[in-house]
Amino acid sequence: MMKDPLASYPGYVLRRAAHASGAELTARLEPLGLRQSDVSMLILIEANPGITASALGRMLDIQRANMVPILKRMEDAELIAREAIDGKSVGLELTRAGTAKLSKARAVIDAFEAELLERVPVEHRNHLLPALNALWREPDQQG
Amino acid sequence: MMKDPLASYPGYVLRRAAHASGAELTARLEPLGLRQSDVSMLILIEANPGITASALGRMLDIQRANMVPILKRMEDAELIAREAIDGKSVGLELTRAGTAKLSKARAVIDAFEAELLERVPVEHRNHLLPALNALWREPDQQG
DNA sequence: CATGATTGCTATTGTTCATAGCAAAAATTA
DNA sequence: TAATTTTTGCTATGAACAATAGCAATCATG
Repeated sequence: MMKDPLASYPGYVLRRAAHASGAELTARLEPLGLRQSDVSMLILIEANPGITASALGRMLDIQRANMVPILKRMEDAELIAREAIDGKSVGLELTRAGTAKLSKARAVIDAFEAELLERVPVEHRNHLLPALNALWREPDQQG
Repeated sequence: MMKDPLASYPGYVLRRAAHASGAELTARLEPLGLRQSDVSMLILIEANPGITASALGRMLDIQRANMVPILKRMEDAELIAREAIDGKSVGLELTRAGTAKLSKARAVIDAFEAELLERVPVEHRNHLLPALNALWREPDQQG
């Protein structure tokens, strides 16, 4: 049996866990024609109707330049609509089809998240989310 | 303030945490001229001298095809050496320079991992690694 | 020995993410 | 108000990473 010293590195295990679970979620969303970033955007647009592309990008840590093709794809699929706020900014909203698609996606995601948590032994389960949130957000941003 | 319903999705938070910590580690390794995959390979080669490229790829979940350029880069940098095991397989080993480089990298990584854990509130800290390991490895592979 | 699996590789593609630059439109400041 | 700075949405581009298909040589198996 090979030695695997990497198993004790939180950073490495984090990487592997994220990759594994990400690949699985991507596969489950594929039949809906959505990617992970699509769904997170749909969720945030639904929760914040009229949000601008740049504000959305800031929440998701996606650069403005990289938002363009993603939003274009979702607009072409008629999942979102853009409405001018002023001469510069554009607000985003879900279309009816977008809302319907999101509810399907949410079912997939909810099931997935539940299964994910089930894999974690009960004694660790409730610690996962707060621990990860602490890793992600800078200490001063956590308030 | 924008609503962020994503903060309660373990899968999403996992993704963000992995991305954030990964970017930081990449930045810290950059002065050494190493990437994350380089270091994980160096660690595994040191722990398992003579390991083949394909076995290494299996441990790291990197396809054989994608191992080629990585190993070539590290061989060109004279961090690793290849030695024929038989007519087909090739064993990998660290060179002296590779061992020296790894010890520097390990210092960086150890500091990084320690800081990572420090960000996690103490009551959650010891749960992170086992929880993540449970997510990553399939239930039947955990024994 | 014949078949099948493994190894290391080439070639190619797709996705993601980062940077630089740009014009138009705010917002800020003097 | 006028001048300057910032923000927004975009184009273009390149690096890194990962996935697939295919191939010849070699090894393991029945």
